[in-house]
Amino acid sequence: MRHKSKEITIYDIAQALELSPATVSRGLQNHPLIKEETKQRILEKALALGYRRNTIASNLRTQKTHTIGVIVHELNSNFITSVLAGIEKITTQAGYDIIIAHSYENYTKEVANANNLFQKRVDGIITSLAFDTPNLDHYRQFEEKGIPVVFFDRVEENSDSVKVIIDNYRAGYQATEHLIAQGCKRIVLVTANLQRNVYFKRYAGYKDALLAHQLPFEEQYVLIKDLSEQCGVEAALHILSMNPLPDGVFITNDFSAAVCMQTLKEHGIRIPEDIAVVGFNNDAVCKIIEPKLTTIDYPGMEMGEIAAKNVIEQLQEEATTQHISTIVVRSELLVRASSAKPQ
Amino acid sequence: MRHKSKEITIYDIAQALELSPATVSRGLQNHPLIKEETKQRILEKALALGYRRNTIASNLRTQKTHTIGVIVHELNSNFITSVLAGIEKITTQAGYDIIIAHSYENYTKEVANANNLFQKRVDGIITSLAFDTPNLDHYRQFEEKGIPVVFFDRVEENSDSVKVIIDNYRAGYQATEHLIAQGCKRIVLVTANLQRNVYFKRYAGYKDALLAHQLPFEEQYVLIKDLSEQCGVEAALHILSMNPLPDGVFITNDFSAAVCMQTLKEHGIRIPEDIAVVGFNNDAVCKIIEPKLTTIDYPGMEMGEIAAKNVIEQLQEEATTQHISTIVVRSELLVRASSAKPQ
DNA sequence: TATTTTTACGAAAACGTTTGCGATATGAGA
DNA sequence: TCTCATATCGCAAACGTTTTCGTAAAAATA
Repeated sequence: MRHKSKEITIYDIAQALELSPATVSRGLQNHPLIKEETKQRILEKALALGYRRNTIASNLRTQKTHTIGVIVHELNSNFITSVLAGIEKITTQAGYDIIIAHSYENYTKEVANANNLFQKRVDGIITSLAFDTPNLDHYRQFEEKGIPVVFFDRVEENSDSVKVIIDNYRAGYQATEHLIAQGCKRIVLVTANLQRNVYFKRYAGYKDALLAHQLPFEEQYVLIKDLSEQCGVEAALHILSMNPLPDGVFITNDFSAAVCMQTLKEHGIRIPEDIAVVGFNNDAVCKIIEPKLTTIDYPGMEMGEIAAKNVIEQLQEEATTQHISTIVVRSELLVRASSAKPQ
Repeated sequence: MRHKSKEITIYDIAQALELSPATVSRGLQNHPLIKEETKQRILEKALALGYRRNTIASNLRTQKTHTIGVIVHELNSNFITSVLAGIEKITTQAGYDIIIAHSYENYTKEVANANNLFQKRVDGIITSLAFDTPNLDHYRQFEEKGIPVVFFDRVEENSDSVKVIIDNYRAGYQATEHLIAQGCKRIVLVTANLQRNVYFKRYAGYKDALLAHQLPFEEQYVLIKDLSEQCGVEAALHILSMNPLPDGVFITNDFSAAVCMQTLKEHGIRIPEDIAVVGFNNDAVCKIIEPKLTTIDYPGMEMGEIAAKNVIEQLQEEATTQHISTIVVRSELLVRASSAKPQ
């Protein structure tokens, strides 16, 4: 049934044209040393014979794959898909392919993915750390071989690799200050493991904003969760159990925030009148949940583009020049109904 | 700064052990012809020297990449990520890698992705068609080379490739019948291009359910949109302009349905009292929107597993046996508040 | 002991491309 | 006519692995 037709090579083209494979090879890559007319003949014959370049053989010879690996901690998010779109835009422009690997927020899978991409001999790596990734050892292998690694969003501070991030401290500060401006006095922060630096920064911004406005910082107002769906419910129940009741919540994840709001509402809390809520990421749910969710928006597409540009830059430079180590992308507070308290 | 250490090969191991590269190669792949003790020595030396197998050379020699390509029409959806998880589970079990390609619901990109994966010489393909993909020509190249292609979810009916789908007709019928059972008499269907067979099937189910229950089928109640965010708003406005007002809506996409509900509510429509709503996919938004959205649920993970198993089966069979051409996975109606009319 | 079988390994070709270097032909300049 | 650039192209090695076939030694059999 299936007919496996013979794969045709540059030898076949060479033979048909009474040329050498070397000339055919050069002709196909538009080498200036080949006569224009010969090139034409080669191209035509290649098309006629249904030739397809054997990337594997080419990769073996050149020791390059023209592929860059992307490791993401999740896929089901507007932010990540925007980043991927940005990466793809730049890489295809530069003639590189991408391989997307998904860690499912799982350190073990992230390591497996890194090893896999290393095996596949990608020319570069763009990655965002999983939730529980404790160290960067699995990226060391790339650096040892001179393969550029660029981190985005979820990064490790004390690493001298290139990082593309937002100012999480500022975002946390802004969100908190906004709640304060709405008249909130008791603001709960729901966030994740402070080891992961994005969360620590947001925490620090939250803390400093409180102090700057003469509000007390209380440990019991900081809830460390996993930002899952369940987490939203738990956070809400926790908040409901507090006395006095908080009047503002800053949850560093939109989906969790939405679930939390829902649970609060089910228990008779009015949002934003009783409790104002701010999320993080500007996910699609922000506009679905009622009231619509105030959040921190940041440009995924742009971050992807910057990361990709940086990798390709490193790839094209022969010299090992000094590189920018951290690129901070602007982020902004998007005020919606969930935090707009009546004055 | 970056030190590119010399890549070590089986020759280096062979030399160090005074063996031939052939023996080392066999030893590394645990070939039964090699003495156990020799294998051990090879493994140890490989580890000591920091050997990593050159997949590219191996691929060139074996003419296999042990990689299967996955083309998806979107990433930002629970369904798709579940499918990917299912595919990954099976493929890694079988020792295959996957390359995820994203078509962004764009035919041109889908073609580019297919060509790319063809270039990369993947051993198999799992794919779901983009919104506007008019034909399957870009998959013909795989079939010509005997590379298995499996379609899932968005498939083309009149193709003899393997397809993993749900019974969209039944789903459409069920959803409509449910609305009828709730007392709806004027049910609007919001769906997408009927050329894409999933949408046609749902449409057919909707139509037949109406007729089976002695309700009139009216063309004006069928709204063909693109199931985007904007589409939800448009559908709502259209519905509001109708006279008499419809009392039920079946939108074949959860996110659009959520936006539509929102717009309807903003115009004073009560859901489900005035209009009952049913979506499709069981996305995360179903539980965020208020009231929670009745929808059709189907098992992405399982579909991914089945698709992957099928590809691998085809890969491992030497003989070109006859294959199952269509696998239908169960789907079910999930009733939530958005459609529960008070009796 | 002679012969066959088994066990363990090696030689070398093959996968298809790229590329440094050499070779040939053509025309210009002396 | 001879020399020397210049323009085109071919030779052959290299990339690192896998695998067919062959061989030598050891073990088993006659």
